Amino acid sequence: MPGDTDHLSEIHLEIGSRLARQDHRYTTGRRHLVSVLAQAGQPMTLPDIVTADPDLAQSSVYRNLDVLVRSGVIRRISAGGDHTHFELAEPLLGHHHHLICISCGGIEDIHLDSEVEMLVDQSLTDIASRSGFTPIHHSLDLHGHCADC
Amino acid sequence: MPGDTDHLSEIHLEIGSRLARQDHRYTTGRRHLVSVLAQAGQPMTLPDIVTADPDLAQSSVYRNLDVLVRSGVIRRISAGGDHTHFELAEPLLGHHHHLICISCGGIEDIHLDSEVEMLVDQSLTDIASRSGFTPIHHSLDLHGHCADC
DNA sequence: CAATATTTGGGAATGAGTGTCATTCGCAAG
DNA sequence: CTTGCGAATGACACTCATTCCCAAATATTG
Ligand SMILES: [Mn+2]
Ligand SMILES: [Mn+2]
Ligand SMILES: [Zn+2]
Ligand SMILES: [Zn+2]
Repeated sequence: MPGDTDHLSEIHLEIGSRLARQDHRYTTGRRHLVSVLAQAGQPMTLPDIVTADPDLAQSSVYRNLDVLVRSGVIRRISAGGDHTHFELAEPLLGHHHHLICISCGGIEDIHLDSEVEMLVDQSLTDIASRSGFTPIHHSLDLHGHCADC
Repeated sequence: MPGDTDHLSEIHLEIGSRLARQDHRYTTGRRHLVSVLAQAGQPMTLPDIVTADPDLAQSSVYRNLDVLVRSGVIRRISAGGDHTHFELAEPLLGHHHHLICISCGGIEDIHLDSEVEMLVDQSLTDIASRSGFTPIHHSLDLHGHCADC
């Protein structure tokens, strides 16, 4: 896959500067964690992550996921299974949504037509303003059974 | 509020027959649980439920929520807070979506224009069929800060 | 009123996620 | 290249939402 290495370096650069801006260090452990998530290309649970890179310590991964979520670099996804899923945040991956398999718990990224996307966003903005609600982001998931289940 | 009593009886009737169909009993505890959820008019957590009706035993509420979810009468909502939320299922409440407050964890029901709703559903159906995914239902949430936070 | 199957509820157990703290690391200044 | 110091690490203890367990209570059938 040509281009992959470059893309990963770009991601590391971007994340490094975001962390620096908040007086956090971009350590080897954090870099490895980000690499695992970037290479997976789909949301991962903690077991997924430490399986992919067994050198990572569970407690450090949990702590670093938290740091990176608070830095806006990683996004937390609560899909209802035993484990929370994590993926790179939208500034890095772009806005998108998910197919969630209610059998195996797997999650896959999907992209809506921008026309539909804008309509949804407009509708939600209208509704929110009517309730005095301040919107931050929306989530749209399709729940069902994946091809394997 | 005229009509409320009737509406609640209808709900109990409907749920009773659904449970009977699956060889479950509609006991007093289950009836009380359903009444609490029906009267709240918004998704509730377990603490919300046992606070609203302190006669309900925690372990029984958890068990009955599970039975009722499996019977298609109650819907489980994983919003990312400490506690899972529960509400009456869509056959009883109608299809709708949620405003989720990331400060206090509160959830409020919202309804989209049916035009937008149909577009979203069509888009998701198309995407799903392309991946061999079998859709069951979608969820669309707006995350942000509620009027109180 | 049995006989039988389901449900209840108090408390124990489970396990995902968080907190602790002594040790290690990363960075900047000299 | 050292040294100094705040940030980060990782093994392990701990928390607490949820599930499990099982003897007692309750509903259903006849
Ligand atoms: Mn969207
Ligand atoms: Mn919808
Ligand atoms: Zn699956
Ligand atoms: Zn709020």
